[in-house]
Amino acid sequence: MSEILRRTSMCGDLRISDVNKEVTLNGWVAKQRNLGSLIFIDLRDKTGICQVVFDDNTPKELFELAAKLRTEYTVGIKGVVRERSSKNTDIPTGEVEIVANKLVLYSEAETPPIYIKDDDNVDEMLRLKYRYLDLRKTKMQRNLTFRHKVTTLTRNYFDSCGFTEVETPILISSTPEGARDYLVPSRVHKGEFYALPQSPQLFKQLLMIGGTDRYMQIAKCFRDEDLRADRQPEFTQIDLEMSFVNQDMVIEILEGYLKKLFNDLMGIQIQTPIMRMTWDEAMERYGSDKPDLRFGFELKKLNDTVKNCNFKVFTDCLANKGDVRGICVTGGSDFFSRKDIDKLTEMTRDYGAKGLVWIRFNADGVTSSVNKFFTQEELCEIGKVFDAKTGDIVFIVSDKAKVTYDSLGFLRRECAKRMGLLNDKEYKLLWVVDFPMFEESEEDGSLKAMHHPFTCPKLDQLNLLDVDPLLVRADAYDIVLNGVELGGGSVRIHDKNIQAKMFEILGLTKEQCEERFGFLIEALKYGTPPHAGLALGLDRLVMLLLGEPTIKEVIAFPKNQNAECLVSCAPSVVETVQLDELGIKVK
RNA sequence: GGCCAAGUAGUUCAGUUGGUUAGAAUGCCAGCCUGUCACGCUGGAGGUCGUCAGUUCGAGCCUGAUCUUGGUCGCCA
Repeated sequence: MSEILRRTSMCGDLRISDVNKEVTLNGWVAKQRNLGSLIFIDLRDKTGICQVVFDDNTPKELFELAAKLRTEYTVGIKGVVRERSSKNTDIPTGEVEIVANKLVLYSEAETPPIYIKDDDNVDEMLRLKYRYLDLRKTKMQRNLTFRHKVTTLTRNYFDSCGFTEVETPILISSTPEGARDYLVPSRVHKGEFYALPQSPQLFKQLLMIGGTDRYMQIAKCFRDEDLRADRQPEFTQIDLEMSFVNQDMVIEILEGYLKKLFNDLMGIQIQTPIMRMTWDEAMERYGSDKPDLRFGFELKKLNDTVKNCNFKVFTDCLANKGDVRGICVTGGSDFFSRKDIDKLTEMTRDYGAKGLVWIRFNADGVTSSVNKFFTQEELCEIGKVFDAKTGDIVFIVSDKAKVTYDSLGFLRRECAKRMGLLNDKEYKLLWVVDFPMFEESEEDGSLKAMHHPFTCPKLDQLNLLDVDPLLVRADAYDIVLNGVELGGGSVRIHDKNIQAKMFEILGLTKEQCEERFGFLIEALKYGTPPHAGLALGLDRLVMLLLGEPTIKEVIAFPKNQNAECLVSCAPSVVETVQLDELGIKVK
């Protein structure tokens, strides 16, 4: 076995002030540049890269060993820091180099299947398969370190606010509402299953009843649903719950947290209180419950403007209680070609829009895709609603309200993206509040909880629950950053009668309630503090702060789109013996 | 489950109208080289063009099916 050198410094930390110090480094060979009787090695560890030199003053044996080094060999190097004769301004350590006087080769390496440099542009499947090599990249180590700093700050902040971190169980009982559960078979109780938690929701409420008062947890959560760039089946939440508080008190605590987070880790001062907007206003102005406020293009309702027009698509839609809405993309007429518009039209189909009407406001006049049906005056009238100027383009969708919101909400984001208006160094935070308590299920029209069934409806609207539950708003709130839902929470029901009422409206029978949530309903009987809480998506938060395009870049070992771990090959088939023990038969 | 895109050397890609032995860069191997830092120079190795079927005298290229990967819609209380 080779001797292991005791490290004195990290590669990325060396500076001009370290000159003449003897240092010992351990790391990987990132690059070897052999000039004959002069050899340079770029040595990498998680902090960065520094240059090591072997020259004609190097002992022959040591020089010959250095000549044998190849990419990704692991080595220990002892040497003296020297100011470089020719500096490299591209890296932080570029003013100095190490003149080696000792070199220990710990292990050799085969040629790696992927490049280990930040701008590699390698196929993601390969990156995930060889994640342990991918993680050697300075950028990946920076991301993991940053994530660690976020969790450390999080624990410290909430500790200072009187929160207690409590671990809630991972093996819990399944509740079929909401996302699909990951199930774990029980060996002791054959034919029965645990579920992995989609969130610690019920347990944190029980903690409040149990007197924990202020709880937090960096909690792993699991949802067996399809993946997206910002969605993994296994993800982490910063989970909070507080007793004897209302919505404003939760928001206040979280704003203090965000203020500290942005200040300490990003050097950015955010204004508090953070802007709040009701869900209804967010939908009406942005067509989204998580609007990106970095740009305009707000939605406007055109029902009154077009109610007497000759375009049957619009008037029929209005007659069927639909809406006509539009957005004005400032400068969009100059920017988007006919071909672009065709593409945008096609993309809005995904959101249910059957067509997209456009009106260009050009220097040489106003023209539109519906010229036949509208006079110039009518088109200008629509332009006035948006205060449209020369060079702008208006897009209009007519359909039921949800389709106009979804398609135009998408369109305003897509236009902003294409026009390069999304600055990932700009952070626009927003609270969306007063969410509807219920929404109608697309399949059967039944009611389901928009947030979850433990969310407290506005207490002055309880009488509406029987009249028109869709009108009832809840004390539920989401924190939104640049169009991404960072987290959400609510005031919880602490009255067993209201909780029973909610289950009833959701169509759960007494037996179902008893079976799934009986323990919660019973717990509510014994003196429940008013409580409220919130959960933040840690992965999304770190992704946004680092300006990464997907959460895979901030998770050490993420799953691919098919929910597989390409490193460990999970999921995998198991031995028949294991299945027999669990009482499971597989065809 | 639907839609879109991609699949050619270890890696990233090019490949014209279907036409000789499929190219480049980088990486890798060998030799030379004292200030490189994307080191340089010389030489070399490296390919089931995702898979299968079809059209054709002839397919990396055209057609169909299929597999894989990414994005997205549905889904995500």
